Amino acid sequence: MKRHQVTIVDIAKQLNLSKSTVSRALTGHPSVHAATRQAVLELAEQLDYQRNMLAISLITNKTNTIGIIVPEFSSSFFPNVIIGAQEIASKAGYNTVICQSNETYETEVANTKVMLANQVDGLLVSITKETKNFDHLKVFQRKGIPIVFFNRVCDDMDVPKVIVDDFDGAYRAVTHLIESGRKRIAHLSGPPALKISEKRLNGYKAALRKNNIELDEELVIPYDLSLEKVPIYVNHLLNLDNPPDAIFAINDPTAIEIIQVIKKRGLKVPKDIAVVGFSNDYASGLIDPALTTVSQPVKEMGKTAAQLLLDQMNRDVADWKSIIRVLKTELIVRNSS
Amino acid sequence: MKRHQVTIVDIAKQLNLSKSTVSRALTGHPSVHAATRQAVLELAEQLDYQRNMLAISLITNKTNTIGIIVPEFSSSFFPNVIIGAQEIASKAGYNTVICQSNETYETEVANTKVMLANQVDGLLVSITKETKNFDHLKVFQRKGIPIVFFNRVCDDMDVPKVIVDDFDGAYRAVTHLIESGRKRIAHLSGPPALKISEKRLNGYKAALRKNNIELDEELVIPYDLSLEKVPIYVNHLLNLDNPPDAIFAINDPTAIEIIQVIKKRGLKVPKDIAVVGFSNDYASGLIDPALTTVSQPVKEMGKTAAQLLLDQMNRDVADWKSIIRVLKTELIVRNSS
DNA sequence: TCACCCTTGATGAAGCGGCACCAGGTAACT
DNA sequence: AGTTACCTGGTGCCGCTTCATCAAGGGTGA
Repeated sequence: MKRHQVTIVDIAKQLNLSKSTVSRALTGHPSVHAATRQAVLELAEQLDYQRNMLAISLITNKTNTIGIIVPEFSSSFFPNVIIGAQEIASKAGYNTVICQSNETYETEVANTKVMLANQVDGLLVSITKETKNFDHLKVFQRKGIPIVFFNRVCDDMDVPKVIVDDFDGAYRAVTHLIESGRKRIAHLSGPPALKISEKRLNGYKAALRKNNIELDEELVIPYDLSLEKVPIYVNHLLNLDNPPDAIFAINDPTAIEIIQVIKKRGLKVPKDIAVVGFSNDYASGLIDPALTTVSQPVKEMGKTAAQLLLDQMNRDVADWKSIIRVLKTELIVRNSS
Repeated sequence: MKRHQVTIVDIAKQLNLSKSTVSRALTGHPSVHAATRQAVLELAEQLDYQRNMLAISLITNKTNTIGIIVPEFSSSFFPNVIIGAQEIASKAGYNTVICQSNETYETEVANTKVMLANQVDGLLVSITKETKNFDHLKVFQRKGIPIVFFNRVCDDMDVPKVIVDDFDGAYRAVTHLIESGRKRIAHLSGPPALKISEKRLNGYKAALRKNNIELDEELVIPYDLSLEKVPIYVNHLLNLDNPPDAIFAINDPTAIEIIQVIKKRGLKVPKDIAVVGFSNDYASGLIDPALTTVSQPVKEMGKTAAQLLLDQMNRDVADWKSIIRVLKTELIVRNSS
């Protein structure tokens, strides 16, 4: 049960003014006597008055809030993207509302409803691994609320996107493995529905082809990113008649898990099997052996996405652009390869 | 520039109804003809109608939103607390607005203003390392908006708090070091203003006393949690005439940094120097050597804090409680000690 | 000195989108 | 005809902005 909150009417009454005058004093309108303004500001301060943004937003049809929907929160990737995005957003005077979809489509849909109900001025999204239908996101476009995708994007929506060059990153990672003498390189891939899975897989394939290594389908395993399943797939690979001498993982958490499994089996990384990840998460440089990985500019991605969104919000719906910003990756060679 | 949004008036017009009827149909009021309700719901669906929570909140004086203010976002600790808190909050139908204070007092104050302006129904806070004045938080109490502190709490406010038993955790960590034969145990402590620093320091001291080891003030270094300064302090300790044979760190990121510095100097962990942390962050089990640390129930902390807040929100201001929930820690012995 | 206009500072009312309460109106039953 | 149950309409209001008004005073020219 909240108490009565202080409103401009309270201030107006105490100073014998109309609420319009108080409102103008507070918003810095010029046609207000300096003494009056002073009195209003002082009393407001004294009463802990806070403008009710709900009321203001209702009038201006603008909440100064941008929504961010991410699939999860537990690796370092998304929190860092959010840090970058918040930095840009708050500089521009925007607050952020963050939702996790927990990698499930239903939750993502629910999240978008929350965002709509709360009238966000724009939306930053990275979709779940399950999301195949995009109607819940297209609603925003129809309503004139700009969307920007980052990392995990939707191909059939014509909106700004921020991604890294997944193909190139994967290509270079695998090339590096080949150049260090690996012949049988496995790939623990992500859900085929995700573009990043597809592109990294293509980079992997291209690197093999370029080096005249025949693709062995047996060595490519798509999985749903549930870390607890990694041991199954790794053990399967290691039990093959002709096991791989290297594994390229869709991302760092997976790679880290792979290394744990390999070590548990008594094999040595990289002597017996090399492992390469993708992301350069915080933990990657710390584990033993330190993980070779493809670093992506995470915070930068958040910043870029937020900036694209702000740009879009400042445009008329008719002038909306659909820029795709591709950020560069960098291969970081450490001890796991 | 947003387009016109669909309102109940639009629906009312198209169906030749009054907006009251539409409102009642939408909110599930019983006294609406089934056919009418059906028509309203269908049209609403078709027009992508979304209730405007701003308007509703303005009327009900309730936003169904709880605010969370955390100092940072870059270690795994706070994101995990948030995961727990969001789980409980969303089950109870509440959204969350998250702000980072970036460990600075000014930002924290600004964050509280945002929370007030957005009319949050309750607030979860972990203060910055700088925060010594609490007026900006006391405002919430005066306005009848409940606050719950977690992890980093404010002692002179009578509100619910969730902490771990920092004293006990530190005591057991240091006791463990002593029992494994360490004689000169240093402590890289946190800012003295933070209760957790003080309590962990006290636990450290108590363990020494209990084992008749004299406290050497030279070995206790308070620092401001800026990781980039860790090398300075560690090198200082290692350069002492009588250097320590163990370091107990205020938290895991610090301990991890300490290990890096020690390794860089060519010394061995734990042979030359043992290191113990506090938190059991994700990375702690992965580094080499795996970090001995005091694990705290992070997600649990978020859940408990959120639950205490919900409880408080359901009480009248007069009945507010100020429970302090102390969660248990657990010593996890790994290879760094 | 007076009528007029302009400026300054303040007021009043409408309305943003929705809910809740008070009034009706209609049809069916007593 | 009166009562009841069912539906539906109208209005006020949540806190605030904004536009149209207006009163008071100062300056100007005849």
